[in-house]
Amino acid sequence: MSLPQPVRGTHDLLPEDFRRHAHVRDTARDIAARFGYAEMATPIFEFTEVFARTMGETSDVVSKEMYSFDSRGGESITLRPEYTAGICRSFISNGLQQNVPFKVFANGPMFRYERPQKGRQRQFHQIDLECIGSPEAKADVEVIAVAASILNSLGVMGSCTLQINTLGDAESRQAYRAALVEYFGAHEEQLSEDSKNRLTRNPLRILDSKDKGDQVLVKDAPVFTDYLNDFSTEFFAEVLEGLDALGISYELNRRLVRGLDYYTHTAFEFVTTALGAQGAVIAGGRYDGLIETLGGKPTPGIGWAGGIERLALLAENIPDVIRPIAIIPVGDAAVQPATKLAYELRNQRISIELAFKGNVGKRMKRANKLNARAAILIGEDELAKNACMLRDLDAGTQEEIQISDLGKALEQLK
RNA sequence: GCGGAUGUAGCUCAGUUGGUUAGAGCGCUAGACUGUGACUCUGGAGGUCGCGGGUUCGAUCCCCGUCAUUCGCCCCA
Repeated sequence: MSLPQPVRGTHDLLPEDFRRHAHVRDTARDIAARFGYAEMATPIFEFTEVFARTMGETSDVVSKEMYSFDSRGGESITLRPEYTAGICRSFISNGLQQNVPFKVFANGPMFRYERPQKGRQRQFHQIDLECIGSPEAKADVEVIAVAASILNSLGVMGSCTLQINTLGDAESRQAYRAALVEYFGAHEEQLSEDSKNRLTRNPLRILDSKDKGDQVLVKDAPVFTDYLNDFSTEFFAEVLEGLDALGISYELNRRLVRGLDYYTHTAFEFVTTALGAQGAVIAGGRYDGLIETLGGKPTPGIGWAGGIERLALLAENIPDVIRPIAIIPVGDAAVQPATKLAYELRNQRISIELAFKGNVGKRMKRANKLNARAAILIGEDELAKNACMLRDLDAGTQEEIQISDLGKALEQLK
């Protein structure tokens, strides 16, 4: 087939797909609003350094997955691979430090040059929640609660578990990282190829290796809890208490490590086994050093992102399409009056189907295919009486009624 | 980026151990039914068998390449 194809890893959202997509987005937006998170948006691209500096030069996303290009002005521009960095940049650009806590919801397309798989695309969409300026553990709890509430509402909580861990503050994390590098460095020859790379890029990841040889070494590796300072330990305990108090169940996963450099303290993922290797549906954590990295005043933050496509694959209870009422003119003389009636009813917020052509049989078939609730037939006979034939397509019954009574009659059809 | 599988009509799939015009169901469309849908019946349209090259008298089938999808790894939403 030489038909034009979409670029690899991109997909069209046809109406049927879009309905699921929109349901996920709208559900998230509504729930976020209830928790006090207002919607905002930032540009789809940023200066490359916004992502490079915050996510870490050695992270996979920055080192091999960014869609970067030089603008005509010679600046390096990157299509956003995630939302957090852009929102934090916006927080700084707009001088919003007096608006804390800055609680926002956002959604939109993201771009990562990865090998496509089910639930993994090069252009995909995320919902995103950020709470900037709150150092309190209560913020962590709230942010996670929003996510839990959304997953519940989408009907996917049953197939998800919340995994949670702490990465500690910068001091704790650096101490632990150094200890791991020392330990694994001494056994470098026994490490898998992947883990040799991890040693310099993100040694914490070695703990999560699926390689059997690595796992043997991991058994005797330094334990994170030994390196957490008191503050970090207490902070995490407070987060867990908060979740307990809300009845949000979680699984402590000491090997949960996020791939981006900016995370501190709380890290969490809502994971499912229903999507193969792509288990994370909503994931995030605290990023207390990020805004400073971008050149802002030290400001704590916590947030998460969720993959809309992944959630759409799992979501239940997608609302049905609105059932229209079909208006069917009978005979040429009825076409204009029918069109006018359709216009008036549509202006009264009623969903009307009016075909451009076809005899009564064709139009009835079309009405049926569109799952119309009822059909309004208007011919010369009815026109003369200011009436119409209202046919209940579910019951298969019909009756002649005055056009002036149509509004009421349609109300009752619901 | 690495390894495996797959690619025939709009959709789901048959098929040919290489041989004249490549099939089914669903869908679409026309009619039976020129003021009445869902059921039924009868026609019709739609495919250079993913794309390119090779082997062969001959390829949708065999070989190579390529593109896309998919599963796993890496990583992530």
